[in-house]
Amino acid sequence: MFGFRDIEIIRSVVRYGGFRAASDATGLAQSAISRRIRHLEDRMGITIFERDGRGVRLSAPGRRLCDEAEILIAQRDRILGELTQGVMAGVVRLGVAETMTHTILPRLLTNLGQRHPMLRFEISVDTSDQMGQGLKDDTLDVVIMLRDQAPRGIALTPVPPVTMGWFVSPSHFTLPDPADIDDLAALPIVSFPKTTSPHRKVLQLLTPGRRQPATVHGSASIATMLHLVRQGFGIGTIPHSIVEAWPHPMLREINVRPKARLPDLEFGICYDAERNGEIGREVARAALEINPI
Amino acid sequence: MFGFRDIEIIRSVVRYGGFRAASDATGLAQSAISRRIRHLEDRMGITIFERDGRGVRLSAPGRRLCDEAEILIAQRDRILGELTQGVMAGVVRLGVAETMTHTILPRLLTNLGQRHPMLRFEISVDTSDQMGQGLKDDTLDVVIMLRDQAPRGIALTPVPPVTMGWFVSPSHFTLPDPADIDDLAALPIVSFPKTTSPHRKVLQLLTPGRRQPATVHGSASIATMLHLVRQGFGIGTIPHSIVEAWPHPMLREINVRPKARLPDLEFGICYDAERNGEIGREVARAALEINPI
DNA sequence: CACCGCATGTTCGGCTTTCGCGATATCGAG
DNA sequence: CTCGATATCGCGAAAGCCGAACATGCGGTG
Repeated sequence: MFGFRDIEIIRSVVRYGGFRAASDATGLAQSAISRRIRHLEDRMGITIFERDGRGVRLSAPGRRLCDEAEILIAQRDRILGELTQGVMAGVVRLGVAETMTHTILPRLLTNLGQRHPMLRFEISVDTSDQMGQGLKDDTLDVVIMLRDQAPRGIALTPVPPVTMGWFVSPSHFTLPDPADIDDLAALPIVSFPKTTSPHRKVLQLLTPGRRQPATVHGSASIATMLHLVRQGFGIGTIPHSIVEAWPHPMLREINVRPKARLPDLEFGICYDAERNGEIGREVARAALEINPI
Repeated sequence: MFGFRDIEIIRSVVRYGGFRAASDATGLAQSAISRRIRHLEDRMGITIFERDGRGVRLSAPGRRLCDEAEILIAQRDRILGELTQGVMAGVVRLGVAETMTHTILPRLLTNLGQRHPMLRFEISVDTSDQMGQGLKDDTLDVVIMLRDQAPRGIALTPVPPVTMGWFVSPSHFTLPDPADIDDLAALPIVSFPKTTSPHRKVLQLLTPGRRQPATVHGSASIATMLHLVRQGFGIGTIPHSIVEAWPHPMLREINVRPKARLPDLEFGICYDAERNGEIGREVARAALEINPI
């Protein structure tokens, strides 16, 4: 077993060419260096320095130890520096609602990566309620999620709203132009998962005054939603930005009356201000910078 | 500043979920863990664990420290294991005569690499006298060099001899068939550097009984020797294996009388048995394995 | 060739600092 | 109030360091 102190001393001996010179450099007595290295050699059962009457030279295993130890020390110093000088570094566990992966996320990560090259991201895509839980039990550091599903006591910075539209495959369904609520509610609907607020809002929009509740399917995968709508499984509530990113000839937006319009999705950047205030504020800053409100 | 012990303890606390549980796991008293971590936090000026009445949780910088420390500990254990269990690992500084780079070196390295995957090679190509010096002043671990130039007190394992031939560009020079010593000595000759024994042997071969010493140029680069011979700068003394590796229509071997034949090059694997016996023997073993004598 | 100074590493006794233990105080949640 | 957790404190053991004395090799000098 060896410690950082041991290998620092070995490095000094190698660098300055002897125990005596190293003792000047390290501020230790020469005897202390001699004794430490001898003890280390005994503990590890290897020879690190070969001695003869006029000095010391590294042995083969000593040189190996020294080579590797150099890296170890450098890493410790880097860690130490990053931690004490407040450099943004390490792993950020970032949770993202899928819609965001097609809008601000790429630019957000680019911006953060440029400003903080030592930062690494661990990105999960999940439903907002799951990620809200992650924030609370400290399995996620920062989450970009639906604002109205953010847990209590969590810092929240809004990002620009995402507009929604009704989409249909024209070869499977025909609708009046403009369509009204009842026209939409008569068809199967594909929306977000039922644990999310947009799903509930769709239900609320369609249900009032109707005896038969609308059929609303939920999907946590936007790609799946698109496929289902294209294949005529139903009509979909989909962010405009998604359709722009993946345009498809089988997909057309339905023109609806004002009362049937879908509300915008309101996302926000959420984090525990106590625990992750620093990185959270930085993510919020980056979001503002790439997409000023 | 933190030591291995510190981060091992932190890891225990994280892994077992608290100071008390970690104290059982590490065999330390709970008070010792508490005090050590507090001192560490004071020294580094950061909070590693957030405490409240019912336990501890990692803070953000604490998690970073813990993540990075895990890697540090793993590396230390790897180094320790390799050193104490005699695993062949680390960097081997290997010196090679250029001729060998075209003969046994590739297979030698392949063999060694397969048997000792943790080994890294740092290969230098130089003249044998230079590398002999490198062996003595411990800037090279193992050298494949001309046997007769190996320093004293160095372990030496022979490798199969390399046969030499006289080569010429037929469009520039015409020679009798077979050629005799005087025919060769009348032309400019391109050979190895004049510090090497093959160069001296060429001189000895050509000089006896001649009033005018032969003109022998030296080159430490075999590629240059080949170019010079091809361009008619002179005739060359070149290993057969080199010409086989780089065949060229402008290059033809001269048929010479027995007395004008060049002696074989005798190479050997050299190393300091004291310092690098282990790896040296292993290189010798590999050489025998790929090319049994 | 013997001697002596110089430089280097080693060993040893004594002292300081670090570290751990055990008992006890303290704190928050149920 | 009690339970389960961490914090604090005094004591003692161990590790680590220092300085001095000692051993060894090299090179200059008479």
